[in-house]
Amino acid sequence: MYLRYLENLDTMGQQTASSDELAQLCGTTPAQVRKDLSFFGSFGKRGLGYPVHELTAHLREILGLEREWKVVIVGAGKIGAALANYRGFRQRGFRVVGVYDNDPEKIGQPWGEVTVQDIAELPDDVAREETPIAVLAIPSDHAQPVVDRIVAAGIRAILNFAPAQITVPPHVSLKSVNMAMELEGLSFALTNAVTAESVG
Amino acid sequence: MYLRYLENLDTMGQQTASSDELAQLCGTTPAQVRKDLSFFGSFGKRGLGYPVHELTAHLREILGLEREWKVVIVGAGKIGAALANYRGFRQRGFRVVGVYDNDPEKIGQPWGEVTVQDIAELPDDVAREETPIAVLAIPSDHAQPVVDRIVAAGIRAILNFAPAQITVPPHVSLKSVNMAMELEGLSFALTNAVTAESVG
DNA sequence: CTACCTTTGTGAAGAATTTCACAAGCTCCG
DNA sequence: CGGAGCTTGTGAAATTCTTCACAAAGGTAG
Repeated sequence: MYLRYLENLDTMGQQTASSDELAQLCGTTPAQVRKDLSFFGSFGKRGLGYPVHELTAHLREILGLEREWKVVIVGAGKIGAALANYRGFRQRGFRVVGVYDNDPEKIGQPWGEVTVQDIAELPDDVAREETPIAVLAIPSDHAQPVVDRIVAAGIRAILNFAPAQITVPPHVSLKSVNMAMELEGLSFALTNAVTAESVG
Repeated sequence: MYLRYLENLDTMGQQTASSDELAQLCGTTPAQVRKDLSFFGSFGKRGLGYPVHELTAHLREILGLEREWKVVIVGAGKIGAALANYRGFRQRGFRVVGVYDNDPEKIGQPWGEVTVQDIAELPDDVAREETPIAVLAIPSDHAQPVVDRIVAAGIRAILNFAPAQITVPPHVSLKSVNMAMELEGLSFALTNAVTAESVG
């Protein structure tokens, strides 16, 4: 989050940013900003604040964003299509090197810069290209077996959009985005807001 | 999360579930499960565990999921298309009642059960139908002005897929899903894992 | 009915996180 | 150069979150 705002400030030409300013932008407190950043090192100058451009570079290095990451998309449905065309990925240094599905009608279709391939080819491709990250956009009932296959193929991190609980070995990183669950969080907030209103 | 697993257990016909069992499913601890659930009430039976079906109903009520929520999708791009067709929403009680865009070429196109409408019509529609939730799937540079307009129209909760920081008044709930940021989290995990390997 | 097994609900202890507060350091200005 | 004005970095305090541990309660078997 800090990186996102620092990049903004950087492109706007701002030289330095105080913990106060960053806190306001990020909706947190100055002390929190300083504690967070101090965990990784001492980047600021007293009396001045943090050097925007330099701190940006530091954070990018900390996050491992100085390199390009190869990504495969598993599942050529609607969500897969949206993700494959999502500019944000490329902009942030994630290059989609392949899209895979098991539907014969989809295999062979050109999708932007890549062509939908048979998922059976994924293991070889991942091994050859040393692709570490997979984005999972498949129906939830197929999720776990597919996960097992791509993990066996050498995938080391998975961004999961299937609304299913999946398990991975400890050496694999997993992040799940469950859109229905996000909406349910909003439902809870709305329901509680109504209650709060009726109470006070 | 508890709800998701309890629903699974319920459809599998399981009558009761202990905090131990739920903890294993959810990847947490029995004490955590009991503390979490006890926050909302005393649902379990000592010696037996929690009644699966009853607790499911309780949680759905707590989350405000006993009713149907109307949802509008703002932005008829790729992500909007994926979301409009996303079965998970309907399955979980969120009904997409409208899709809006400002691109004349998109307006009027039929999208599943609804037709893409001019975003200028959104305020009236939202006011008439009392639609509380909007899903935002538009480019980030247009995000804030559109947010201001739909908030003024009466939207009370926003699920934001634009990779931009947006601000809302306190009475509006906001959840942001930033896919690039999720990938950056994986990048950090991978970078650290490599470091950890090279260290130990 | 009683003894025993299981599991919840919850105060208390422990751990982690956040906030406070201030010394130390940098810049600017006269 | 020296004092005034900011801002960081960080121990310590405060708060929040998690885990522990056990009394209370339901079930079961005999």
